[in-house]
Amino acid sequence: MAYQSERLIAQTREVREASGVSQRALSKRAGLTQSHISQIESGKMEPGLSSFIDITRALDLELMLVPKKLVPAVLGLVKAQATPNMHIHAGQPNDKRFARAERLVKKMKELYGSSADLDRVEDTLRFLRRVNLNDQEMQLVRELIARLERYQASDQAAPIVRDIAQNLQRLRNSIAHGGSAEPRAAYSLDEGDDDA
Amino acid sequence: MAYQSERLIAQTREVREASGVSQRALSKRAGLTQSHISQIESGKMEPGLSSFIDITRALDLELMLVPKKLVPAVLGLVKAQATPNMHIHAGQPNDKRFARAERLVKKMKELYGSSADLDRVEDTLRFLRRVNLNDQEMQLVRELIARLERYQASDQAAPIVRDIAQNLQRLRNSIAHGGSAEPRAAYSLDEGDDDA
DNA sequence: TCCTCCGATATAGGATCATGCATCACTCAA
DNA sequence: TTGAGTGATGCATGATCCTATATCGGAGGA
Repeated sequence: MAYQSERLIAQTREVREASGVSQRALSKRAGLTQSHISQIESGKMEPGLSSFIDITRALDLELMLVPKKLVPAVLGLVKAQATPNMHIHAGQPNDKRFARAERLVKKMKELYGSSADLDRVEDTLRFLRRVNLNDQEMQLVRELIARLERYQASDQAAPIVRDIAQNLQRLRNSIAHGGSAEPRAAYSLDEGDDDA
Repeated sequence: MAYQSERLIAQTREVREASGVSQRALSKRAGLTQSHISQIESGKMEPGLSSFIDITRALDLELMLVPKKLVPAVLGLVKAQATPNMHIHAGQPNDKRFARAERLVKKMKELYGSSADLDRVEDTLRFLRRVNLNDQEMQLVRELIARLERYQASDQAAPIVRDIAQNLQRLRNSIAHGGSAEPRAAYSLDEGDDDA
């Protein structure tokens, strides 16, 4: 329950996963228990304000109060910068990450059948794997993969897969298409992508 | 305790007071009890995340997650918009005057210890700072601040501080209560000042 | 004066947070 | 297979949140 905080909690989870930080590692940094964090992230309990602040701090985030009128502006600011920030500890080397993601896609295709979107995901992953990605780009890929893992079994998976496919392809195009390209970044630190 | 959340809580209190909303009115909007809000604001208890979100929502604020790196930028954004485009006297000498006065009060509290009157002065200054004052009102504030500066070190300071506190609070009440109907609040929150 | 509103405080009881274990099923690498 | 890592789950205990209700002193306004 507690629909109000769902979005904030989901954001911390996305950042944590995108940074390659495990619940146990986070629990040590934040001074909480892994069990506690698991229950919070899975919506089984509602954290106290200070617990939640501990979590955000441990993720190098800050909880800020913003007048409603300025929310879109702040959102734009955050989105534009796409936080190439968390080097904390890349849990896995990149190609392992890609390998795992490709296995996941393969499994999904077996379980739920092939789809154009899954094909696109597979295709772009294969491409991106062979390219040198900068921090920002890698960050984006990490987040997209994390989302894919999280929602793989959801009955809402279809539109999410579609969105992931689009983001991956956009990244691929911007790379293949000549160096600069804008930090197109459909980023995660804002709009909730979930859920029901 | 809970130093991390103190700042956020203090902010909600400032916004609430600046909007002329009582704890009781806020409690109705947020769906909490007045006693609860009092204890939170005075630091006697730590709210749950959802309770705190209820409070912020009721104050037309949004709780946002921002990468630490972007905090200064967001702060600048918020601060820039904090005062509406209302016809403020150019150059903001008023703001500086308030800032100076608040520093003075803080210093006095350090030197001579806290007192109810100093607290009142501090509170009312914080309120008045965010409000558009007409010439007459600003004149009164100027005089009061000048008196405070003049008598800060006097051994007769106590009754003078008391008198200043009373005058400031009277002014605040007349404004918050809509007495003189004029430009008004920087933070506009609909005036549902009712309560039980 | 009487009345209203303010914020702070007290009490009691029920709900839930949070910890500290332990354990589970799962995935991956050696 | 074995060992390590992941997140989810269970459970007992203690802490504290949160409500509901009532009261208090202080500050106006009628």
